[in-house]
Amino acid sequence: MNPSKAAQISPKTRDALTAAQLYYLQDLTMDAIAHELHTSRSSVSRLLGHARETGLVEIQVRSPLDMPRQLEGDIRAAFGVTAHVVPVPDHTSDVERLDRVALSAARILGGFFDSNMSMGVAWGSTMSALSRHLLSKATHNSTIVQLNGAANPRTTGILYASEILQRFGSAFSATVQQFPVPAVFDDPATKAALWRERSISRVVEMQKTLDVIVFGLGSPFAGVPSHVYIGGYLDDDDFAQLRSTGAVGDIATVFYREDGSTDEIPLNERSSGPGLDVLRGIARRACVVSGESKLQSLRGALAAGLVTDLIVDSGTARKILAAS
Amino acid sequence: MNPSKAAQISPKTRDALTAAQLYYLQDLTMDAIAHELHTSRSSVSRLLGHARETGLVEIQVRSPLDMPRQLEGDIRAAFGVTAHVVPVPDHTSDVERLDRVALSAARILGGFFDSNMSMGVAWGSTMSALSRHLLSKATHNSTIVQLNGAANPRTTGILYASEILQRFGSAFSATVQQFPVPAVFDDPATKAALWRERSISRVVEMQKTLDVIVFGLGSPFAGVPSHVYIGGYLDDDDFAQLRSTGAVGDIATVFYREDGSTDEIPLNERSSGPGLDVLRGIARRACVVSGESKLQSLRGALAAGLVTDLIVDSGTARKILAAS
DNA sequence: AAACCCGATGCACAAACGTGCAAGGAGTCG
DNA sequence: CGACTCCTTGCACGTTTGTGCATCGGGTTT
Repeated sequence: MNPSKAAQISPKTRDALTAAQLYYLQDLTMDAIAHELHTSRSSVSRLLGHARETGLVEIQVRSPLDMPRQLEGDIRAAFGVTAHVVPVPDHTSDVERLDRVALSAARILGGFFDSNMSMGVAWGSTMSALSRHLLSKATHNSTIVQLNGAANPRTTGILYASEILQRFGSAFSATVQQFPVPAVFDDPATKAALWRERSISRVVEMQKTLDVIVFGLGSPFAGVPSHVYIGGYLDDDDFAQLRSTGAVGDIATVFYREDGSTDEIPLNERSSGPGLDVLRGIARRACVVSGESKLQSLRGALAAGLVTDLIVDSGTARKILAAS
Repeated sequence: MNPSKAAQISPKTRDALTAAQLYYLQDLTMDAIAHELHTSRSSVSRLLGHARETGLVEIQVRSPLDMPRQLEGDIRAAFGVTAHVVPVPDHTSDVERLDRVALSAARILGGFFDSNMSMGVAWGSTMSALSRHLLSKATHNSTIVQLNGAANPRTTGILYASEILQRFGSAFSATVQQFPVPAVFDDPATKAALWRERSISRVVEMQKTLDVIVFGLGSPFAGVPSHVYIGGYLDDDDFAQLRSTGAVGDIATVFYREDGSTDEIPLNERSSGPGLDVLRGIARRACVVSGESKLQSLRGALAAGLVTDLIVDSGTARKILAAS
């Protein structure tokens, strides 16, 4: 539209940037900044909020090098993954615990993704919470790819999953690649047929060359069933079958046992999620977990080597260590 | 002392770290944190202050990639140096301007220095202000080296210069290398003799292999004379000589002209500062300038190619561009 | 053991801050 | 041109935060 190139910077962003400099780098009060910018203090407050949300300001908490945090070091020693332990008091409710972990995860994620990269994202209650807390960080030529289908016998699931996807997309100003298939097929032959369709196979191929994936864990048989298990994605027979094969958890509707094995879990043939060996081919695999009910599932995911970066609440972190 | 290795983390630091996580990464109020940590809210406030000062928390303000700040881009284009422009309103007093630039410079400096590096620092009013604002950042096997002597006919200057040096040293937990010689020798032969002393030549050699240097600029003939010119470092004859040779500024008591040349400035033979060609051999050379009185001096330093990173207030940045 | 110093604590108050709300544009549609 | 929405602004209020001060406990000196 505009032939000039420099005009792309909105005056709002410009002000937010100066305000952030003055506030965070020079320790001026908002009042003083308001005066310098010829506006009201409250506008400065909002400007700064905007600056934080859009990633103009980046706040990192780094443990001094000689003091890697205890739990995180222990987890690396025990499981060989990089852990980010989110401190949460023990008596916290599961809902708040999930939210606090998701909030921290969202901030950490910013460091994992950049221009020219592609990120696979799953869906579920964890991912939903996470997506709500994303800070935006402008990238170019990057893509967000849906990992598994979200349709079920009742709904197409598109609204739910795409809401999550979209939030990722706009946070990183990346293009979004939907995956409009059922979460779990009734008939494996249908899946095979669909996978031969070019529109679908294109996405399947993209999934194999991702740079990062982010996912929560499913835990079909734990106290609070995760979203997959209450939306009608699986019927009673499926459940019975899962239980009898010893499955304890899933990532993007692909199931595994506590020892990490996946052989002879027939449901996986019908699942729309990427096979676990595909996952293992991806460089960075960030797993977000909160709450005791996911313990068994987490144990399986770690045993299966599906995780490179673990973001977890302190209570669960302690428990997974205690059991090893 | 203690055979255990993990005991080096003080409980204070540990708390500060958790508090910082909760405050900056989870947006809890200090009240809530105080409750979780079983202490008072005011302690949390102090804990967070401690966390910021000791570098547990790092706050960066980054302009979005597609919008490098205007002035900074212009300066790079005109002079080929990386600029950090510190926004300061035009009507600010010189004292406050200096302090705000020094504050920002101190924060930026953290990114320039790390373990296994050595940093040369000058002294003067700019460096003094800067040193007072340093945030600490733990490093190992690193050294701070004094660039030029501080003694003059009246005092040994050791207290003044070493105060600055010490602050750098403790901020980075680096060893400090003093340089106990006069700023300017009366007799060049004395300098030559002293430079042959091993205790002194050791430091002179260190100066040649620095990774970073930080310095302000002197401006002998501008409105507010910099510290060098009021402490008796130079006598009237020296001044007259400088003026007649056309010198407009100095870095660590080594003088240059507005066009960047240094030939035939006899005073430099007697100066304790490193020759400008030694400076140019150092990879990163951060120059901190504030205020109009340093304009001519800055022009010379840029012309002489002595600067790789320039930290400057917005007013001066604009003026140096206008004149080019 | 008394005297002393030093750092940490909580209190109380003032300063600084976030946000719901109503008012004021700027742009759009009929 | 008026009616509409959508975004921005400043105000006012309650909340959150920084800090001087008095206090306290542990360690050192005399």
